[in-house]
Amino acid sequence: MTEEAGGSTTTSIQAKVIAEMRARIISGEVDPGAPLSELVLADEFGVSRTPVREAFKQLQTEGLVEIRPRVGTFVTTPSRREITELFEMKELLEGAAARLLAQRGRVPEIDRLRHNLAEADAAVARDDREHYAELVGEFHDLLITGADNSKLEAHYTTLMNQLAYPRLVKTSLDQPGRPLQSDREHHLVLELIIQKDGDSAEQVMREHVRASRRALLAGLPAPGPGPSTDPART
Amino acid sequence: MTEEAGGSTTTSIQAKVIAEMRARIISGEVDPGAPLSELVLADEFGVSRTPVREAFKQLQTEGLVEIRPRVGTFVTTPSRREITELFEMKELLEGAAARLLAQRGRVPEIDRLRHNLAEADAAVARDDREHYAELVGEFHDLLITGADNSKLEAHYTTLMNQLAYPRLVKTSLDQPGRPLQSDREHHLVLELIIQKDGDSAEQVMREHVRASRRALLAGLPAPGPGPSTDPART
DNA sequence: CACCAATCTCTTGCATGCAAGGAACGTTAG
DNA sequence: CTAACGTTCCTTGCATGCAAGAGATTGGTG
Repeated sequence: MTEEAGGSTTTSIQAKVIAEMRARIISGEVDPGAPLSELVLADEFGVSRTPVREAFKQLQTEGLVEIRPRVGTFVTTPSRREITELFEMKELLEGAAARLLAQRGRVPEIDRLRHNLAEADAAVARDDREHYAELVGEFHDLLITGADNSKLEAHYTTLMNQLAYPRLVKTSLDQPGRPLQSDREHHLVLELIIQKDGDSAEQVMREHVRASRRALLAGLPAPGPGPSTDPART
Repeated sequence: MTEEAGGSTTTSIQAKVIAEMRARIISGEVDPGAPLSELVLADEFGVSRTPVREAFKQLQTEGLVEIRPRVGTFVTTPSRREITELFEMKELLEGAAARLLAQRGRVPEIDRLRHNLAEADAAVARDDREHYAELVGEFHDLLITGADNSKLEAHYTTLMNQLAYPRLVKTSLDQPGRPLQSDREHHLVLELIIQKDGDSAEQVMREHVRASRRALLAGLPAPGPGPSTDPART
């Protein structure tokens, strides 16, 4: 769930390039808007331009980079508007996942969610935001997986990649009181799922996503939508 | 909306190949499971293997073809299960679009939807299924566009491409009484949207999608999920 | 001093060559 | 006749070469 969005069936070198580049982008190792040179990366990976080029092509389809013909390839910089849209989609998909999971009844994912929340409670109790952030990611992933719809899962992964979510979670959890609130909301959602109340589960889950989005935006100072000409990391 | 799913910013030849191949696949001009040779297509388009290859890469990410390394590229054959999943997503996205559109209030798309339904009524009245099928597609597209969320639109387009929807619509409309029923449901949805009743609009829209899916599956004889080794069109 | 223009370099787009890996076929042994 | 094996052909994966376009830099001019 964490990596591999599309369907990279390729066995070798190209897959590595794609995975590595994707990781760098969503982790924020390369800055949004930064140019990505085929040649430089090819040298770095010790391969020719071709696989790098094909990797770019795929990452473009995934929405992680933008290829401007004859100009260069750049890490995409989601505009404020796009971030809103992405969260709208996140809300939609996660809400649906909660409902679908509730409909499925007793499946292994339920237990794993329970276990996840137990750990999360402990992490919140000792104010371990680092670990809690991981657990939050796992919770949402489990929810999606539990919906048992591969298409939903694929679209969701693409979405999260575009949001570079791992970076964002921490920001939102730095809001005072947010971890505790978040943890409570997770509990409520799981409870409703176990009760097979799909409608409520979806509703609460959507509200949860909105709350997390608010917490996130409150923690973001400058949007920085401008396509920075910053030549960092060339 | 009909073509261009990902973000093919490329200016020239490669974009043509992608568009053409996509059109052929969703129109059913090439059979599902059929092999696609880089060399053959390169010859046909009068270009080298490279752009064809890159086009394949993108189409793979879109879920239209499957590249088996060192073996070949094949038109994807959605399994019965995948079709179910795709419809689940369709229901989800179109339902959400209806709700979002209702929330937006009076926008140009509303009028275009009205006009579309007027034409649709006429088409149904004279039993012009061909034209009605087109109008149905337009109705759904307008709905999505009206939601004013580019991410939703992008995901929706990908979805429809994977379903090769244009082919399917006609099948479902061949069910007796389905066009009339479909038209009525469209009217109801639009009515609810105009009344700004987002919740109901979403609910009815989702029911409509389910109904259309039922009509479709009733008209499909054999699933044929097997990855046919049929070497047609080599 | 400001502005315009020509050039010059760096970028990607495409063509092509070579090699590695499968799959299918024909062959041969049991 | 069947089954296992070896070979051949066909497929894509990757490397590289060349050309065209865009952008930045620099020189010239008003």
